[in-house]
Amino acid sequence: MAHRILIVDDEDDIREFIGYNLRHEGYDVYTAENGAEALEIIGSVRPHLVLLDMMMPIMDGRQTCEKIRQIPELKDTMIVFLSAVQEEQCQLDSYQAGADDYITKPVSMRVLCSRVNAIMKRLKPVENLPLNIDFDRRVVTTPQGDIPLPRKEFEILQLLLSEPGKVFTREEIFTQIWGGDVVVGDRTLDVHIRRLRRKLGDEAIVTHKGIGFKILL
Amino acid sequence: MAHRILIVDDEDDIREFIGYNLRHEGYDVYTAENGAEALEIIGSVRPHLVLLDMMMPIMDGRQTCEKIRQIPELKDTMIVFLSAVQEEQCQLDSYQAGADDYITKPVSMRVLCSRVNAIMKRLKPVENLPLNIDFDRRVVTTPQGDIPLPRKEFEILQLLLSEPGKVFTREEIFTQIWGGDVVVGDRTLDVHIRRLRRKLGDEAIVTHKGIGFKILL
DNA sequence: TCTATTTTGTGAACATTTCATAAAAAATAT
DNA sequence: ATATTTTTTATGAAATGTTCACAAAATAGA
Repeated sequence: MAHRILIVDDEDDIREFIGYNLRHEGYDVYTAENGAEALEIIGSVRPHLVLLDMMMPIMDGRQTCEKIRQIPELKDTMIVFLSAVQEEQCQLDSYQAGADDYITKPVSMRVLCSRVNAIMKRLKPVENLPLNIDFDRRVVTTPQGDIPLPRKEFEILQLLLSEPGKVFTREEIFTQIWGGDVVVGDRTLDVHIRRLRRKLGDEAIVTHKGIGFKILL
Repeated sequence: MAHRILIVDDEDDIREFIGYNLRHEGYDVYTAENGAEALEIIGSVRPHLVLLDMMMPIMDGRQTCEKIRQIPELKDTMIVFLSAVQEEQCQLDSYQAGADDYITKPVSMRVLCSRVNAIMKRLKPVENLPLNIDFDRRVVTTPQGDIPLPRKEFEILQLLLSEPGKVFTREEIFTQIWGGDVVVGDRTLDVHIRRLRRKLGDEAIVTHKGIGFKILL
C-alpha cells in the first residue's frame, strides 16, 4: 500500500501538475483548494505528507500548519511548505509553526519528487491490517502491543500475511516453511496454527476445510 | 544525551561557525576537514546527521555520501548536503547518492538551524536508552561510572546499538564483526554476549531463540 | 435425517535445537 | 613475562518443534 500525500494549493493547474507527477511516483494523492478544505479531509485521509502552499486565500499555509499540528493523531504527519517567498523570516516562521521542510518556488518537478522521495523513505512502511509484522524486531505488532513469536510460528504467519486473505493450502505451507524434502507429521501444522491463534486471537486465522488456512483481512 | 552531528567542510571558518551555532542548539558536534577524514571517524562517532559540503578536495560530498550509504549500520544516518551549486542536476545527483536534504548556500545560520532542528525532531530520542556509549573513549557510561569494553564486546554492542530494538541474526553479527570468511565456534558469540550482560545488566540484551539478539529499546 | 468418513482442533508427552554458563586453553597485547 | 582478551569446550537448562491420541466438527453417503 502506498503512502498518502495531500496537496493543498489554490491554483488548479499546480495541484494537477504536482498531483500527476507524484501519482506517477507511486503515491496516493489527495488535493484540497485551501486550508479549510484541507483540515476537513485531513482527518479521514490521514496523509503521511502534506504539501502546503504558503499563499492561499481564507487560511494561509502557516495557519493551516498550526491547526494540523494541534491534532495529536497527526503528529507524525510530515508538513512541507511550498512558497515563492524567499524571505528568511517567512521560513523561520514556517518552521516555528511546525513545518518539516520549506521548498522555495520555482522548483523543478524532478527536484520536488526527489525531495518528497527522500522524506518518504524515512517513514515507516504503511500498515493497514490490525496485524502487522515487524521484521526487524521479529514481533507481531497489534493494537494491544507487541507479541514475540518463535521461529516457526513467525515464518508461518509471515507467509499467511504475505497475501492477506489468500487461502494457503497445507501443501503450500509445508513446502514453503519446511521445504519440499522435509517430512513432518500432518498434525504439526495444526499445532503451530493453534499456538498462533492462542497469541493472536482465534479469529485471526481462518480454516478452509480440505484446503488450508488464511489470515483474516 | 544529545544528538550527534558531523560537519564535513574543508573551510575552517565554516566548520567553526556552524559548529558553534549547532552546539548552541544543544547538539554534540564533531567535525572533519574532508570526506576521507569523515569516513575515518564516522564509524566511532556514529552521528545522527552529517552536514556535508559538496565541494571538497580529495573526496567530494557525493562520493563521501555514497561511501557512507554503503555502511549498513549507518543507514539511518541523515545526510544533508550544503552546496553553493544551484544546478538542478547536482541536486538530483545528490538525492540519487542517498542524500536526505540539499541546502543551497548561502543560507542564514538561523534557517540552517531551523532546518536541522526540523530533521532532528523526527529522529528517535537518544536519551531513552538505558545505556550511554561514549564512542570516542570506547566506554559505556553508567551512573556507577565508566565501563571500558574490550574491542570485540564494544563492536558487538555498537552493532546492536546501531538499530536499537532490531533483532540481529547470529549470521549477521558474525559477518559484520568477524567478516564473512573468518570462522569461529558457534558458542563464541554467546560468551561475548554473556560478558556484555555482566557489565550492562542482564536485561540490556534480549535473546531471540533461533534468530539472534537485540538491544532493549 | 442419520450415520460413516474425513478433516481439523487440542493438550500432553516427547524429541530436538538452541542457549547460558563456567572453566580452561589459546591468542594478543602490554 | 604477565595480564588481558578471545576462543573453545563441556554441560545443564530452557525454549522450541514434533508426535500422538483422542475429541470435535464438517462433509459425504445412505
